[in-house]
Amino acid sequence: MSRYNPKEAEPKWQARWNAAGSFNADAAAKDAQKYYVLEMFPYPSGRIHIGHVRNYAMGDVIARYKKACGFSVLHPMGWDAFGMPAENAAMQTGSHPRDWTYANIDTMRGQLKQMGLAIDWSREFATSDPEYYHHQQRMFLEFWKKGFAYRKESSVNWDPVDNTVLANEQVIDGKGWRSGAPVERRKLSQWFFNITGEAEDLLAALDDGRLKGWPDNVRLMQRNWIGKSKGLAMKFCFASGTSAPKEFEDGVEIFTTRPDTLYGASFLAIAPDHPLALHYAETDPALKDFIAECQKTGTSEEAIEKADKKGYKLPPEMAHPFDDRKLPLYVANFVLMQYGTGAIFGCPSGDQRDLDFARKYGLSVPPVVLPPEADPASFTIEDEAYTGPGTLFNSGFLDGLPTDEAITAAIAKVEEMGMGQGQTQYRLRDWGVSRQRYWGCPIPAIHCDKCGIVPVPEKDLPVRLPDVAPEEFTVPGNPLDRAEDWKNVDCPTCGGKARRETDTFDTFVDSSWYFARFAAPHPDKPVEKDAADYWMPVNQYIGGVEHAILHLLYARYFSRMMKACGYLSVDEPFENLFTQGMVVHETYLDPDDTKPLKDRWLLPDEVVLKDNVLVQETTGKPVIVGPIEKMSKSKKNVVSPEDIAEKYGADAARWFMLSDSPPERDVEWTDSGVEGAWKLINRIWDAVASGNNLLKENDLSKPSEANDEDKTLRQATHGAIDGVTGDIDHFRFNKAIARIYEFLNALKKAPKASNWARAEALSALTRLIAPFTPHLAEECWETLGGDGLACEAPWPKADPAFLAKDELVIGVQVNGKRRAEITVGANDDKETVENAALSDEGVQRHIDGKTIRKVVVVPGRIVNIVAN
RNA sequence: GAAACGAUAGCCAAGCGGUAAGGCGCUCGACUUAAACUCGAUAUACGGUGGUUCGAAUCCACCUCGUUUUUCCA
Repeated sequence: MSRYNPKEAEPKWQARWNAAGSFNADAAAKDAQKYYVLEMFPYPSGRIHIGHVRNYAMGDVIARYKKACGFSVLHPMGWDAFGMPAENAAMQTGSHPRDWTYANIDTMRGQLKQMGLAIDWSREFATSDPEYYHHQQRMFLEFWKKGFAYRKESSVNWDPVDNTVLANEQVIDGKGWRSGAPVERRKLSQWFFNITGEAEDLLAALDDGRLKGWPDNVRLMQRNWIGKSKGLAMKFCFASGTSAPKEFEDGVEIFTTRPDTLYGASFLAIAPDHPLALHYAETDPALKDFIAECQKTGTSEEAIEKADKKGYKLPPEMAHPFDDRKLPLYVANFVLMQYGTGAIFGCPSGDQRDLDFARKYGLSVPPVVLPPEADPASFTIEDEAYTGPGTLFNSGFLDGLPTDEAITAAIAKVEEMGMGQGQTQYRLRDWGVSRQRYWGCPIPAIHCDKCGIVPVPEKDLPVRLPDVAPEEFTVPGNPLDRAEDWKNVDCPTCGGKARRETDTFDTFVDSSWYFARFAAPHPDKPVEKDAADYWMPVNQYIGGVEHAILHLLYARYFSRMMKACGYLSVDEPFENLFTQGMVVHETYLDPDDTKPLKDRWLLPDEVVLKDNVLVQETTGKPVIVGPIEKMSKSKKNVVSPEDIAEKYGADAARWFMLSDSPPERDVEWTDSGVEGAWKLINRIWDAVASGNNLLKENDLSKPSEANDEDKTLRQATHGAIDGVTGDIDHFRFNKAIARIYEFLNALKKAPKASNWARAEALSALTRLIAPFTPHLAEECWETLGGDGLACEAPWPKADPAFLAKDELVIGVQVNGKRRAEITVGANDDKETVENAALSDEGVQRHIDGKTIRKVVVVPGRIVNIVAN
């Protein structure tokens, strides 16, 4: 028998698809229903890794399957090409970010094409193309005009040695990654998008059916992220006898979600950057030091949450609104200026952070919420706050009310007293889009001393990145700040001297609308409305769960802004979302521990199995097998798709990536796995090779059954069609593949089937494997004598007549333990099944001498007899 | 610290309230001069503790471990 030769077959079919324009979306029938499938576009990091193969193979299965089902399919590809790694590479290797990025794109495009993906390459673009970012700048000017974009101050990580802004990932243990200097928080004036203005609709769409095609866990994560809470905003007045600063004599406004616990208040706390704290710091050096100390905590949520609770007591005391207690006022490091009003009241019995704080500073801990069934006389709080619901006590007019009623009553009382009002609050903050970096889309704004900040006139767009020397990137800071020729311009309003904005956009902006741009390849406007209306929304979006919150939320918001400006007609860009798992691999470590750890990781290629022990190929020494981890360059546990394709072909790599694990879970790359895929490809090829020209010689539209084996084979064929179709529809690729294995076994067990039944089976098999192993399918299709290309062939249809079973075997339990099996008809009623079970010998033995209490009959499943 | 997800044999997994599938590997056997391929056979498993139920891998609670995200990586 001839072996299948992917090295010849794969390039051959890729060239034919290309020549036929098989995946060109323009050529698709416009009267057909459209289907837009999109995988999250890649960052051009250098080379395609096997995780990309898995991601794009999934989208490719969907694209090819939908095409076979008669849809007009759009499946494009582009590059998320701006970002920090290009600048890091420039620092290390001296290559310009632009050269590095576009060279990477060229490499990766070639690698992707080698995988045989059904992609419309005519629509390809990179976000770093001026043609793309030109339109991003145009839209920004409109958003600015409409008030979606505005400027305000916010904190960044500042490296005081390198004098540069650091990303969170560049801060390691609170220190700058290059300088090692402790990082400080610094305030900068930056651009923001008003995403909180859409918070209500972004939240509503999660539940009103607009996102019913999204996984529940992603919707839940977004809901938590938006974090809507209803509460009370109220003023605490300064206590009588306390001197308050003049501009603050109104009091301190706090926000709380638990106004029911107001009687449990034992202190007030404000954020370190609260105006009142800053006011006192002007005359109090110790407070100034304390605030500076707080600024040393990083800007990440985790850093703030994990930091020790610390406070600094301010001179004034605050008056409790309901009784005559006086409460101390602190500046506290765990209160955030961005959330609520930047001030809280502390109720130690009802909040763990407040309790930790109260214990540290010796403040009282009055319990006010009594848990269900607790004794009010003995209930006290020790080291754990009680945050659950209960009944109010020690709480004046709230005594005896359950938590929810007490919240309403407390808000009503405060409103009646004129001291505050009920308020809705979000955890979501506005989206800061300014980045102090070179390799991003320039923000089209000009700073003029006279006119303030003015937009770049549309006729002057795009604002292109200036060409700076590669050496510029070895110096800390933003090269745009030093590009004097580029930076210094005349003010478009008054003509006087002015400066360009030197910040660029967050790369999340670039990835918030690329899917709409794909609808029409290269119009001289952000999107072609007719094309966008035809293709949007994306019917199936596929990507990693790591994008569940930020990218997906930003893209949803951006679509709303674009709709408001008339670019799009949809507000939700992604109808269905699938989040796939990662590809992981064992790690290998050189046992020589005199070398630094980072130099001891070994590539899988350097490790061989010898006498059942994994050894380093060059030295023969055993290696330490480390944990199975996400593939990463630093741990070297990577495999190159090119090598795999070279050895086994792209089809084997695609097949293995989809066969082993459910797509939403992580999959471990193993050599035996891809070898298994290679074996399977050859088994299919063997099965088909004997069917030379069967399709030319048999008319499949005229069913024919010559012998008994035909019926069995036809049941297997139609069962496989039905199963694989359902599995692809539900993203169960691993199960679809398991069914193809079963089908292949069934085919082998029917050597006497007639040519007609074999033709039907092989034709179905070829079309079922086509989305997974498209090159092999073409080769099979050609051998069988099928019409045209396999990728243009229609999807097979299952005949329901072959799917029903007439009898089945079910288990019989006695007291929950399985004791026998009986064969029953598929349509037998409960009584018949019950009688059959009770009369079974094995069952009789176990119920002998006992009284039958109950018989549970689950049709088609099981019978359980309860007896004692 | 918080949120989300996960844990079934040596490994990967199906099952998602009703008989613990399948694949890889191991071992043995058949085929072969031998090996590879192929075919056949055997063994081993529901992370822990409680609860709900006639019946729990499946539902609930708590715990342990792992992964991802945490507003400037993409």
